Amino acid sequence: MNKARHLTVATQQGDYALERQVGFLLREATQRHTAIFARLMPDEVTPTQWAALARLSELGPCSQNLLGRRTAMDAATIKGVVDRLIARGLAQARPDARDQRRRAIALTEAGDAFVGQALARARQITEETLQPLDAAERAQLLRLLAKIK
Amino acid sequence: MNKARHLTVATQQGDYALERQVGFLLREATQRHTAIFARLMPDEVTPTQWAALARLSELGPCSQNLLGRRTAMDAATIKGVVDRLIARGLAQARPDARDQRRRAIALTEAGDAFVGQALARARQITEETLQPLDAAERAQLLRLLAKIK
DNA sequence: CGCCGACTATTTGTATACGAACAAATCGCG
DNA sequence: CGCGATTTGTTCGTATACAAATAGTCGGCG
Repeated sequence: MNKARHLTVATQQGDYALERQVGFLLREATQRHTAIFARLMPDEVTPTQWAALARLSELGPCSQNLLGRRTAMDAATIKGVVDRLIARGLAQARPDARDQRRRAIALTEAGDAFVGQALARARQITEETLQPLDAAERAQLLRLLAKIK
Repeated sequence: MNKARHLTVATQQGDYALERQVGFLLREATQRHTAIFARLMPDEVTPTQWAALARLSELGPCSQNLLGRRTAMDAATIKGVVDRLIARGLAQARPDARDQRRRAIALTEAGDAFVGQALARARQITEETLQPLDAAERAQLLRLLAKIK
């Protein structure tokens, strides 16, 4: 009975193979990348936290929500990330004098130093993640991901 | 002073552009896919829950940990997913007579019916996610993601 | 047979993610 | 100027994810 049902379902599923669906492959690729990140990035900084730090370094001080938009995080997510960066002493927040709704976020000196030192690791992480691909494939992958983002 | 520091950091960052890093692009692509999924999949089933349901349908009843391995989830994650599927009445668990460590997971009738009905949606979700790409690009993307997974 | 290593499941803690609801401040348009 | 729409930030609830610690069970090997 289980066998019969199994065959029926398999027939219904037809060409739908989970392991060839883009969503499933995205999740697997992200998992491998996250594992590489955890192994190579010092001080337990996560990929999301690193995105916020790198952007803060590029942008200089900016409002919390703007930082979120520039790092593809919604308001609720960026709040948690920023709060944890502050708790680690890598970022600081102060009220914006011109707009009292805003929370102005900036790197601390320690945060600035950390970014400078972690950039080499970040490049290693990207390199190791893309290691199975040759140069042309790497460029292709980045191009295609950018197209569907 | 901020300006001076900003320029210095930008120089240090050199060719490191966050938006061209594979990890950041993976996160953005996953975000868009997840949003499409939430819009098209009925009954608030999440991508992860769908992975478990589709695999259960393929495999027939199996142990919780095996289901986790086949869906790229660790033991802690698959437990939560299965518990929520059970709470919704889509899956059921019983002890395995042969191996008392195991929790045998199976689809309920409602779960089986759901998979049959949701397959069309799953195909739409993949189609819409890949919509910006032509056929050759789609094949390329899946191939490259499988290589770095 | 008995024991040890491996497997299975659970629990706890931390960190994303996002929708929804909310309050405060600002902006824009009449 | 004033009020409604928008922006900003916070909080709550739900759902992945994974490491680490724990406990029960199984299997094989001496």
